[in-house]
Amino acid sequence: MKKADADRRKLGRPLSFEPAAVLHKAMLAFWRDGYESTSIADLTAAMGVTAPSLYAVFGNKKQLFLVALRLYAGDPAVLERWMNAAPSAYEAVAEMLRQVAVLYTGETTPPGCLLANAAASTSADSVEVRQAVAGHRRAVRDIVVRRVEADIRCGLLTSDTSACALGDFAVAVAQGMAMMARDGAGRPALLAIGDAAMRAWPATSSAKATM
Amino acid sequence: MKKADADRRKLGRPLSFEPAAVLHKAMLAFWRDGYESTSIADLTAAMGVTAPSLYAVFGNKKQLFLVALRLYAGDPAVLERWMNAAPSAYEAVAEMLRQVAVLYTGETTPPGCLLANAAASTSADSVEVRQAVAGHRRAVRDIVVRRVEADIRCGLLTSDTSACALGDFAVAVAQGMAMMARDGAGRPALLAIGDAAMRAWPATSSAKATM
DNA sequence: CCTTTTTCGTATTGATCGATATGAAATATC
DNA sequence: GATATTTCATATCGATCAATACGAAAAAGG
Repeated sequence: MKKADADRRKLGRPLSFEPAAVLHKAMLAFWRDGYESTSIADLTAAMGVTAPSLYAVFGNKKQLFLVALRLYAGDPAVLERWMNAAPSAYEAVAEMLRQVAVLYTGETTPPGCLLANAAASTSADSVEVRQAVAGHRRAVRDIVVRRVEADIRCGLLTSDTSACALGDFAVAVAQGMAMMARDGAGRPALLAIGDAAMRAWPATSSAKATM
Repeated sequence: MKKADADRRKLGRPLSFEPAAVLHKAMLAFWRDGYESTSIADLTAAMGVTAPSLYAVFGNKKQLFLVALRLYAGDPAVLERWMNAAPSAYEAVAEMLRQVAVLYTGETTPPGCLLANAAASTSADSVEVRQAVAGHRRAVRDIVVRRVEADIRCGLLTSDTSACALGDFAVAVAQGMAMMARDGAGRPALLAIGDAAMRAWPATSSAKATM
């Protein structure tokens, strides 16, 4: 019954906080200390919400993290459209590395990457967290791979280019940059890492000369 | 009193375990689950040693981790001598990346890198752990930087080469590889990342190359 | 054998973990 | 205003955290 659901939502005492706003604060807390090291007490303090409210709205700590992860990572489809709109895979990855260098050294956000800082252990309780984090890295990798394959198809890159290796490489560099940022590396150092990494990119194919 | 110290060591009930052996097992436990997610119960189970013995021999959890970290990382001076013995910074870093690719995908060791998996939070309790981990990454970076600078001095690399950028880049790639390994990437994938990274290395200076 | 010294296993400490029980407070419907 | 429904704040749950107290056990020196 849709009507009953809609009505129920308006019934009773209203929420005293904005779920989207407190979720954003929870994301920042996880970003700073990772999944397991961020306690419920840390979260309630950061969100300005009591524990019962947290559990009523977000379920439990694991579900809250998974939602915060989606908020941090955004929609992979958006990233894919953005990369496909770039003039080449090289330009797409170079700009992506520049943007993550900025993201990992924001003045109002914790240093590093929420994915890299999550680092859930091998315990059975946090297996879903690990899979979700790994899944997002994998999603970004696959998007880069497909973007490189598109360059190969249209002749911008030679057919002997390893799309998988470039996808793995791009994600590895990004996550390595995150770790350096967590160690205290500044934005210029991270941008220099990205620039250095892009020198590994294969040269644009001179299709006309070899044909 | 040296004699008194030596005598005291032989007095009383002897240790029922080999400190070096149980330290190695503790290192593997930290390698697998990081610093904060590895509980004392996990450690005693992995080491086959009761909690009181653990504290008597190693002090506390933090000190045990710091010793395990030194066991894992080895002596930086050894790494520096090894890199200086290589024919070039390129060869040194390429081989280093190959070796860490193997290390991060060992069959008898946890996937990834103990440094990357440590991921201590920002809590005051684990600030020393974070500094120690970051310090070792910094030490490796500095060694790479000095090896590149040596190549520049002897003319193998041009003087406009950014040694700092290459040092940061090498460590970032290694740590990024560790994260991919933790996500399940295999040894061939990691070796391919290292190969891809080395294509970013600046060309050997033509002055020496013509010899 | 007896004392001294050190390590052993068992049991437990206070603190903190994630997660709730409980009833008062606040809103919509009637 | 009375009732139904939902959220609020307080207090607390059992489990687990890192770290120890305690006395028995095992060696060496006398």
